Amino acid sequence: MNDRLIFHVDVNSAFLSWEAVDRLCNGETLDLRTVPSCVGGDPDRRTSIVSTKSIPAKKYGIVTGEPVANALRKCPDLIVVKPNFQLYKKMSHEFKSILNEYTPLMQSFSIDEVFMDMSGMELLYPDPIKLAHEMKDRIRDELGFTVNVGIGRNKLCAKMASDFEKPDKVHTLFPDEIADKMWPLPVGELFGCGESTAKKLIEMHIKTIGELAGTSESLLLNVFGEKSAHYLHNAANGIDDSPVINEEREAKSYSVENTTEDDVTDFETASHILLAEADIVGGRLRADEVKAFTITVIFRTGDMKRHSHGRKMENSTDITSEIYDTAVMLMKESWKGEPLRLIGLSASDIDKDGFQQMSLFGEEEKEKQKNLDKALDKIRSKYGNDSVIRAGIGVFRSDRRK
DNA sequence: CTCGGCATCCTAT
DNA sequence: CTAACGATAGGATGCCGAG
Repeated sequence: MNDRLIFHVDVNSAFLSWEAVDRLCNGETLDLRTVPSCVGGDPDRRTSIVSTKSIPAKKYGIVTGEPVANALRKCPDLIVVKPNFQLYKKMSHEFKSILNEYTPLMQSFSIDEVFMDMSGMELLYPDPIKLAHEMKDRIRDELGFTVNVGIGRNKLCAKMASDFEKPDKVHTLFPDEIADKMWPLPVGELFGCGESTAKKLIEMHIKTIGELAGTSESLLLNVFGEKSAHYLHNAANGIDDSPVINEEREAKSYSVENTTEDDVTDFETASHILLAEADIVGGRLRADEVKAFTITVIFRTGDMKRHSHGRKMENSTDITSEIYDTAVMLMKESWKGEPLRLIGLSASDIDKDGFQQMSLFGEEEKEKQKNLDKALDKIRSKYGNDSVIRAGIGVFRSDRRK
């Protein structure tokens, strides 16, 4: 087990690449990757942000996460493409299917990333680097987009390696390469070291991953919790024992959030949004045949501050109206009436067995609600969510370049 | 002292 | 004119109160 061989495969500018490929397949002559372009929300919506950008767009100083309106100011010719998750799911599936041919032990890490455990395959694939090239070239030639492959003795190193130079590259990060390839990098580049952690480390005069690697865990304990201190120390030294997990784990929570175009100031509007959200969350619980004990409302006030208020209920539920009623109660308890820019709803504390149990007391009202929910679910599955609820358009980030 | 519940923070795609 | 800005999820952490 000491000699694992792990690959991490990452699609380069995933959403944009996939859009470009799709358009070329549909007879368009323009390759989005060759002009300033990005995937983002509706430019008319002030709340839409740049999700993935092309390399030419990057040259205009457009960065991931910035408002689309802002990006258009930097480059008026910028082509903004709305996200198409149907397409991304399809592309993702095709991409993962090819990789699956090389090993059964594969973990989907996100829509455009996988870990592959290639341990003990020396006889089949004697040269891992050659194999990685073969995989990435096959994806490029058969599917039309490029990927990076990172190779290491664990997931962390493979992941760090795939993030090195892009696009269309294979990199290794073996134990004897860690000092040369990883230690010179800024701490913030370490997977799991985000903005806040990086800031604290820099205050401790720890600027590079190498400096972090050389810092004792006990020193880190002065600033970080036990888990974080341990993780940071190990990660900086390239230590990671986490296995590549095959089966997808069950969700621990289900949540929806909507950023509104105009601030919400009245309870009526807030309730309306909560109802739509309760319906979405309820539908997803029912689709997964689970129930939730805890309902939480989340809201964001004008000053961008997030607030949450939740409660564990006596009985788990998957019923829209019950979720809604709870949400309204929680909202009443916690919202003081400040203008809200975001309202969200989360169901957690998942009850896996709850779905099986029939209602012992034969509550007719509950049965009615269930039937109503079922009817709505049917409409949704036929015509899509928009037929029942028209919520804000979400835009995911498909890469995280800074 | 430990555990459950809750709010918030942090990180990731 | 400070502050740009989404959705979703998992884990950590700190606090508080109950047993």
